[in-house]
Amino acid sequence: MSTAETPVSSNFIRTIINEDLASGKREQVITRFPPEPNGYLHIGHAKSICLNFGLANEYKGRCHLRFDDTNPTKEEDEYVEAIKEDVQWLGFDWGEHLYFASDYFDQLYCWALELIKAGKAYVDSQSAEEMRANRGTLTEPGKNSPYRERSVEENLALFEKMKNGEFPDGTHILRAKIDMASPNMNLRDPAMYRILHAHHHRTGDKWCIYPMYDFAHGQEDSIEGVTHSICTLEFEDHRPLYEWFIKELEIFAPQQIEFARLNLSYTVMSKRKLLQLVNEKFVAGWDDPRMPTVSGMRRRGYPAAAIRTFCERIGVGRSSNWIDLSVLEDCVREELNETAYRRMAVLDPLKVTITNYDQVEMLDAPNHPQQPELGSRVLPMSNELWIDRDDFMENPPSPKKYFRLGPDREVRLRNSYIIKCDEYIKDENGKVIELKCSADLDTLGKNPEGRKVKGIIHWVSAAHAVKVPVRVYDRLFNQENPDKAENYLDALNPESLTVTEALAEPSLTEAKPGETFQFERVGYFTTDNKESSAGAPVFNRTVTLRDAWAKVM
RNA sequence: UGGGGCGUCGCCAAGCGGUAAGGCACCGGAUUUUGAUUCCGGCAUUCCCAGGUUCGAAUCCUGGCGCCCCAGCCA
Repeated sequence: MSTAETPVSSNFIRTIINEDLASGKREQVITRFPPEPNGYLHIGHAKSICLNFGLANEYKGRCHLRFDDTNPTKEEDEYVEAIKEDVQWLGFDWGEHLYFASDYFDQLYCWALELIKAGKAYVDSQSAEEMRANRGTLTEPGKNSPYRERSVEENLALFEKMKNGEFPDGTHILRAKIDMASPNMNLRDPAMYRILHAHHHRTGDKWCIYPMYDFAHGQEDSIEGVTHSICTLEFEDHRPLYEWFIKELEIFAPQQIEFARLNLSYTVMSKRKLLQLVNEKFVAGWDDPRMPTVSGMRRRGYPAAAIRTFCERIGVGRSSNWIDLSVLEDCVREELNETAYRRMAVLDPLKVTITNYDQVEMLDAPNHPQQPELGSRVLPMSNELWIDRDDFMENPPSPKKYFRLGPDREVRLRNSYIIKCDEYIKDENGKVIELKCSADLDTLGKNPEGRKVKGIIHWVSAAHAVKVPVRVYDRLFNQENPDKAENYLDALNPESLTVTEALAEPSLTEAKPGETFQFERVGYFTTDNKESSAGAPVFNRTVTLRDAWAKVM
């Protein structure tokens, strides 16, 4: 089973399970994660996966992966493969328990027959429009269908013909006979089977009638012996129907439990919209590193452990929530801070000449400031360097709060010497193009008494620097409104996937696909798994470092 | 006066009659060759509102108010 560690906080589902176990209502815990293979998994699904698999692990039960493929018009094999990969990557294992709703089509058909024979289901021949008109409204009851009282024989015959493909789509439909006046819309004779002459990704053309979610899901759970069927809040009104089928069919009764789905600020979570982004080429694919999909986050460099921590941290409740992206990003930083090697890379280079230093030294720099056991790398130092343009200011707005380089200011070159800016050179447009600095040769690896420089900047030796392709973007979606990703199409800046070049220390050429480094003072960067094989690896910015400097400005 | 659900700090979230956990965010301050990390400290006399029961209520009762979901032959 999963190695995923789940630090436990209490939530209402655990309470229910504990009571079920204590009262003897259940002897074990069997859950399931039941995606429809009609798209890639996103961070919202991750919450459900962590919940279902996490609970199963915790109670030494099991969690099934079941594809709810009851609507052939939307489902594809590509999606089932992608979903399996994502669930595994997140650290979970369904073992032998991989199922498909389509495996139960025969059984479901038999159950439909059973209900027809019991007078609990009938074939309706109204059009979709008529059905809608007769369903009533939220405040008015519906009207019985004129076909509602057909005989069992007639229903059996019609349903048989539906199954045999004798009718075109939409001409007939199998409905449960419940109550057209029910205040719960789901109980107003809900559809059980519809005619769909469509090719199914697994059953091919064997069927031309397919069960509806409501007639399938509870029975699927029942067949598999699922004890706790955890779904999102919008299915709450379906529970009476879920239970109705189970009761009429007299089969094992799982318990449906609903929880609030995840809403993440700055993030589009609608599958319909994500599909549109992919189809209309606003993004490079479902795994585009800007996408809030599990595969997008993986490619971007979010560790699976960080996503698990996130899912545990946000909790599980029944009130609608809007989680701030900073919670996710903090989980990512927490994980990466521990594991990522430190490297230096300059994004926007400004030339620095050290006037009193005429040599090349191979310095030794630790891979991690707090973990010496992670070793060190060789860092070449010479008299011509690149530093980031951000690290020099001719006239800092608030000099007392500014720690970096400026005229006559001193700064520590990370892992190297303290230097002082003696002179700066501008081009004809007034743009600073070079700094002349002097190094204090007595400051390598130490701070001579009394010398304390607050500013520490990153740098790279010009002669030794390697060019590293990088993509820098801060948010999955960069729109202004954190709560609503309404302008999600406009918000995706096409430029945001543009590869630019950073100048980096030579040790970075050894970066392997999927490896993450902290570019000191800049953020975490992960080599793109997809674009690393050919040529130089492309680095995606995973997440930024916390940086108080921005606020000083 | 259709039905179902939910309301505890800016955002999540514990709590289930005994006197408001924790995380994120934010604000201090210490250490630091990353303005990072780490570390200390601050951050709800109050739990949507109003009544009531009780020695005692976020927790129980009554009445309001607010928000979410449902009228697919989608899931």
